[in-house]
Amino acid sequence: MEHPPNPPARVANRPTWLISRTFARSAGLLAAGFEASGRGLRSYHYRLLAALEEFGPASQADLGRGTGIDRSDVTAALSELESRGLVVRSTDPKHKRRNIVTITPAGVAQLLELDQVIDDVQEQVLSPLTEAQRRQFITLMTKLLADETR
Amino acid sequence: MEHPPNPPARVANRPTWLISRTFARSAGLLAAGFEASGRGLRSYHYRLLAALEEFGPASQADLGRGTGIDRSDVTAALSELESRGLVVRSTDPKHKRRNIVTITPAGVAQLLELDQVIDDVQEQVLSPLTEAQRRQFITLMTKLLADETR
DNA sequence: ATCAGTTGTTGGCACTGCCAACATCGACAG
DNA sequence: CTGTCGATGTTGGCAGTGCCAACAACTGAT
Repeated sequence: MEHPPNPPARVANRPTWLISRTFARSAGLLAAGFEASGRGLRSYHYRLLAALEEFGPASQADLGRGTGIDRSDVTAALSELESRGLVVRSTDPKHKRRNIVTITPAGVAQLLELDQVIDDVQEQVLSPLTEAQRRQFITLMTKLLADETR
Repeated sequence: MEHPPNPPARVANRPTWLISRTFARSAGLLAAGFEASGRGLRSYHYRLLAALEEFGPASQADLGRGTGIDRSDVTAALSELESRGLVVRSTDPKHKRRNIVTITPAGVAQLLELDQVIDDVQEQVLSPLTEAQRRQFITLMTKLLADETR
């Protein structure tokens, strides 16, 4: 089997390197999971479907704000979801410049399927840790991210 | 100030999401640090300089293997380093198809400067954690990554 | 001499993140 | 009523990292 690279010590010993390798592992497994589910969906799609399912119909601008996805990318991803029948877009009668995006029953079904895929990935990513270590890991990341003024 | 997005619960509660946000924070700070250092260098450049400084002159193929950087990206990044006088490339007399890459004194100096920048980023990324929590965080990521057969 | 593998280069793609420019619409001030 | 500003959605593009294929040149084994 292929031997993973052994980076120089000054790289390997940096927390930012460990974070980037952890992310690469996680992202790789997610990408593989999305691909295996066979609908050509990816992270952006999932995040948008999840937001629509949880918060209800929303404008594209609100979707972008709520998910942190750039509104030009929201437009592109929604076009793909719409072409697959997973969302519908309609013009807001109260605001002709605004689209209201709604998840479809097929979109909800797809979302539940992806939930399973993503749950499996959580397990794969965290499998080297005990339950207590997993909670600790989550607590530490939450603390790292909590300071939003930085 | 701008309010960060609040993703739907099914996203926010997944460890892979926390890992991706932690990485985004870390990568953003690194990018800002590299840019502030003003030499147009980035992660690939640093990794290559670090490998050359630690392991000595190496072929491009060996550099790619050692750092995990695709050999086509090694070629591109070395061209940029060479144009800035930070490395030199010469043909291996024993193997005409192989380049031997060597870091220059200017490259070593640049590497030390970048070490400072990257050390500052470690501090910024980890500042919400206590010393004990930092050690724990590193231990957990190391454990997550240790199983290379996955 | 031939073949397989290695090395380095070129060109390209995918994904995520990001930005500018533009047209259209709505709200508001004058 | 008109002009201006901000919001919305779209289009086109870029950056960085990661990855791949195809190719030419070289090496080593047969």
